[in-house]
Amino acid sequence: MTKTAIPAPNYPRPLTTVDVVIFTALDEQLQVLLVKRPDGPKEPFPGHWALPGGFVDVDKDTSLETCALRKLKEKTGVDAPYLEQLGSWGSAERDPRGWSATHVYFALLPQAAVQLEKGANAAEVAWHPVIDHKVKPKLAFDHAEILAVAIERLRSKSEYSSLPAYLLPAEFTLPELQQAYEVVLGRPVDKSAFRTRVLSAEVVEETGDQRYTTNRPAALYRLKQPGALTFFPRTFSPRKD
Amino acid sequence: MTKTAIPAPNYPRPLTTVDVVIFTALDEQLQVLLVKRPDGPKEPFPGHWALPGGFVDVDKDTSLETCALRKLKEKTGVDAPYLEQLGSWGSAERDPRGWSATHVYFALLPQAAVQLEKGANAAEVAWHPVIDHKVKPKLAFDHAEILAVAIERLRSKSEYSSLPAYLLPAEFTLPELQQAYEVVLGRPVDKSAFRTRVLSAEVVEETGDQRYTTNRPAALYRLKQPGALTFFPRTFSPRKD
DNA sequence: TTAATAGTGTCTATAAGACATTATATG
DNA sequence: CATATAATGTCTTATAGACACTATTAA
Repeated sequence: MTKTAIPAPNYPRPLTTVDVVIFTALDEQLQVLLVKRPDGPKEPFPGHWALPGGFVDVDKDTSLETCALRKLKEKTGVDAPYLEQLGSWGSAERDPRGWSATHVYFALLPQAAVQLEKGANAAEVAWHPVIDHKVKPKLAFDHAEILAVAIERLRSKSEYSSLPAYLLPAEFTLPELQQAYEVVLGRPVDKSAFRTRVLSAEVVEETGDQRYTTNRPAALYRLKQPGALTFFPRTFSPRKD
Repeated sequence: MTKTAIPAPNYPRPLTTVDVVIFTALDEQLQVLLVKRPDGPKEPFPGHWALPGGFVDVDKDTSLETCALRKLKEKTGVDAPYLEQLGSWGSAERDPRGWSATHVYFALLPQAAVQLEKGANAAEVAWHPVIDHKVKPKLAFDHAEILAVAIERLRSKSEYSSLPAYLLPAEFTLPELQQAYEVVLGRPVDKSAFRTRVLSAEVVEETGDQRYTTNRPAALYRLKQPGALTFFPRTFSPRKD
């Protein structure tokens, strides 16, 4: 039961949902997690790919954010190191079941973190590469528009913040971090400028260890303030139009 | 009646509201429009000041944004030259009438635009100066927190965009625009740097007219793209901590 | 002619872009 | 020692900050 110290007016209420845009970097591409909508005559957009999400459960969810965290965990099995609200979309038309409003969050995950279940619903939950602000399949509801906004937010915020670091595991090298930026921004980034920028902003600190690969090893770093964003005083590349 | 091509599941639904944070610059201060909550035993926060807003009307409102525009017009009688979504807040606790989620927009208005009705509800709708990210009266619901986020968003966005221009009428002088920035940012801004920045970004164009006051007249400008935001390649003042 | 505000110019500081150079591991 | 990648250095460019200086109106 919902706590109602004061009775609520008896207006008809819109449907309330929460959706989560979950990004990762995989195979040097930005990818987004999608789920397949169930089939059935009474289902909206049966068989379509959609952002993971669903109705707010007023008994289980204490807030929109805990609801988003719940849905994130249900689909990925992990806690996202970064979650922020993207915005909300609501109208009479967006869901054939009636007036609905969705509260959208977006999350960044390191590649390694997620083990999508193989088996039962393997075909129902999958990463899809983001190409040109879009994903290949036609999405359910207004999710294509929401995804476009999420990608734009991720890109533009990556121009002046440490956001792409959350696509990496807790320890990473600077070349790895640079590549995360390049994947998100979709363009190469100058190594020297990148290093100066990141190091002088004191976003990261050395762990003391090194990552050994086939050639010269690279120093390992971690975020100084895990979960927090650092903002740079300038955008990455002053876009010249 | 709501259109229901497909029946909706019968979960209990949260209350859905829209609130609007309306800013203006008045008397060289940032001000926000507040409304007084009605008195009454069945009213939440009776007599408290609150952000203008209320329930989504699924019959009248086609979307969250049109709902926000409606509430804005109801309180101010004008169309805001700038409106953007701030975010949403929802939890079991924020409204004593039950689980509720509010979709919050924020708007900027020129000082001159608004004539709050004198008379009937004169005491019910009023501008309140923003001092130190707060407003004097204790606000209803979680509106103090929402207002703080709105102010922070306005401030930080003003560091790198043309946002404060929407606190001014369609035609304004550069000293007036500079003062709008100073009011929002709460600090003085260098005149020379300010002018170079604004003029080289081609945000504004001269109208050809001048504003005559007590001394040297100033050239009048207007926005080149009314309703749009221009972003600068750097933040206004690289904050040194 | 003075006061006040509008508008310009000069110099410095900061951080990014381009790109060459040096360093250090593996095989 | 060859190769590949990590890391640094040098030079240029863009734009903000500080602040002095000039311009134009009303009274």
